[in-house]
Amino acid sequence: MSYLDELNEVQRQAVERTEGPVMIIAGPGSGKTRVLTYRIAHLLKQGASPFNILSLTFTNKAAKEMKARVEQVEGLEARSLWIGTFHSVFARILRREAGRLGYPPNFSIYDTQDAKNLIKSIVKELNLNTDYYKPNIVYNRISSAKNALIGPVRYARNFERTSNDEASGRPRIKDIYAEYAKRCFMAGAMDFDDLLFKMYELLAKFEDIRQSYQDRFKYIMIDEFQDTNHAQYEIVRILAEKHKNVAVVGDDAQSIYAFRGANIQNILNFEKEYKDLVVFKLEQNYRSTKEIVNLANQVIKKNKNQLKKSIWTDNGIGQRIKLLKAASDNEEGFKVADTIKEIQLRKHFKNKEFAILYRTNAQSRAMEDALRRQGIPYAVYGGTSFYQRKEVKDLLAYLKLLVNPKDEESLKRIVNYPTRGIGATTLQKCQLVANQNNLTLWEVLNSIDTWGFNKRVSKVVTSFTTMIRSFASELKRKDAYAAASAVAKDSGLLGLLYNDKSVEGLSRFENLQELLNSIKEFVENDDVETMEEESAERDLGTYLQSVVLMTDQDQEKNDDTVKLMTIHASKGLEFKAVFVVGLEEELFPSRMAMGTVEDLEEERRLFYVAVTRAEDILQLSFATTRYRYGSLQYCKPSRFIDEIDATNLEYVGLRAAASKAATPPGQWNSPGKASGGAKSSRAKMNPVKTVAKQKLPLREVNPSDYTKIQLGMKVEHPLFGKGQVIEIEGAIATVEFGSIGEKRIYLPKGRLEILN
DNA sequence: CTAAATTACCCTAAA
DNA sequence: GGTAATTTAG
Repeated sequence: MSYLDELNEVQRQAVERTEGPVMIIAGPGSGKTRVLTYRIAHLLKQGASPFNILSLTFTNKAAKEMKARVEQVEGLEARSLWIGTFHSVFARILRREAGRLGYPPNFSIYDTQDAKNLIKSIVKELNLNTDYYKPNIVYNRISSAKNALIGPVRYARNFERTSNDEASGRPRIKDIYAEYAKRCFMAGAMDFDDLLFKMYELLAKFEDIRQSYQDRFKYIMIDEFQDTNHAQYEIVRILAEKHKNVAVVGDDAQSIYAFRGANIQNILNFEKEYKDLVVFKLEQNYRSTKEIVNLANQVIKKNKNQLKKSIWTDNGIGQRIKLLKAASDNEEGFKVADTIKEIQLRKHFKNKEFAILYRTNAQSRAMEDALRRQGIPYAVYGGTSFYQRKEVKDLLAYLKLLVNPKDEESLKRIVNYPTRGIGATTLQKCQLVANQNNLTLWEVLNSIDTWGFNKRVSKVVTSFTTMIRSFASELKRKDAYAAASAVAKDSGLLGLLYNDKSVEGLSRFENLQELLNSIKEFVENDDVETMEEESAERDLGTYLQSVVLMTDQDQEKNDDTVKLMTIHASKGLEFKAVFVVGLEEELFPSRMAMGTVEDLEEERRLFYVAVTRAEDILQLSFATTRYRYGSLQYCKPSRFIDEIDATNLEYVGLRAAASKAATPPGQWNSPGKASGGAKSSRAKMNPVKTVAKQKLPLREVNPSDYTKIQLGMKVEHPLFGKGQVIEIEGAIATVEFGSIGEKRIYLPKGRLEILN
């Protein structure tokens, strides 16, 4: 049977229309991955060379899967296909052509944290008010400019941007931007936005490079086109200029990345750009039940700005969608966990067929606790992922420094870790010297004797630079894994963590081992897709670049576990049973996104994405109280719940739960209910603390005393009563109190009494 | 300069 | 609730 027979009429047309510009508007679950995959297969079948095909996907994992599926179609050769995310494909191209832009081929990639750290130090060096020039805000301004292809020079001349900055009391952002760009360049580093910006520059500035990639990419495919920003749009436009064989796939209703510059206008511009554009609409949903599709359509209908389309399905009606009310975030977790157990008993779903989706990463905790208690295996995607952990970033910083010694942020991160006597003041002085002489920090450290530092400083700095240089020469002799292990050991990093016997220290040690293993795997596994026709590069530089560009879905979690992730991270995935939790005002929709109609509509599209992940079972839930930033808050149910026709929902955990007597919409937000007014945690917390100090008979304990508190001890707390110590991390003990569950107790406060 | 203790601050999503 | 920044003691 031909692969074409596995497609419906519209899908098949979209696959067969390989020449000329094509736009595929694809509703959720309409088989767009299949279309993209078979489109590539079809091209190859017709004799196109894989070398001429570029396909940009949303995640690296999706790219890998597409490649594998193409290969399954009658044994097609997909090795030299260029499939990957915008960022990873462009990083690869930039690596080759870096020299043209004055960058080293082993340029570093700054992640958000690196970038913000650099901005923070620039703000300090420029003596600006740190209350106004917060790294986050400045970073976002710069990022937004880059996504609009506006460099520092144009920024300073751009009236709209500068007057905006002035109005918000930050007139000097343009100066910070200029210095930031300069410092990144000197450090041989690009941030995430640079990978697009510099790619654009490369194509715009150099005729020969533009020609060669235009010739090469005869066929271009873009997935999730609604989430591309201006820079990405322009790059694609240039690349496709010659052959104009560009197919974009997207769904305006699923555009959820405006916050990082995505521009739905791109879809409209695209129609204007290519007069002979052929548009296909995939409206049949193969994923979900009628109940779910119906609900999704109701949700998205509330948005004013959207293209016309009607999603429908031939699937069965399915179960009614449940709405659960919980008294707290913890109860919400327990009820979700209970429901999972119950569904598993009834329907024999596997763990991996469940997903819990939330708006913010912080919400995972309550869910994790509940799942752990029910003994349900789970895996959390995204959030503070493995590669963002401190100990992992530390070792990576050493390695980045070896590959690119100019990398300022990596250098600053590890120059005194483990501590070797190069303190803050010394470093500040060196930074000053560097700025005044237009040198990098590394260059100053290397010539430390010439800048008039005292003997002690000279000595420790020299021994540091000698060490790094010896690591670097080791790297030339050994493979990446051997060199990395040597660095971990000889830098003292591994030893530092090894000597830390706390639970946390142990896990940090294990994390480093795991990182080393992943490098080993990378080095040995030459089977991993490389998008290279020439011999695969398995060096440390490639590894380091691939690590920062990993997407949330890229971590391999193929085991049978319930998946926990943000809705953003769930994009493109599907599950038999989906729980969308935390449907509360100010959480979902987010407090930050309730200002403008545009923001609110994006939140609603996010909700649309969430519900359309479900195949069979969908449960929505909200809690009436929730801990946020450490203090209790009262929550109102989300407006999105009110927007759903009540007859479509089955209420759980409510008095009106008797199902048929559905509570009419509006009742949730009726006046007189507990107001969602966020209590200022500070105003609330401070008095409580004072009172506690006066009223409670707290036993004062000195440090030597609190160290007596051991794992497993029975203890008593003046507020929480009797309990048992189940974990100790440094000065913090986790105690299980029968009445209220686990609490983390700061031991030096001396509130725990040991019971015999 | 280091390490521990204490306080301040963050509030969204992510390549 | 968690981490970064700052303060304090050595």
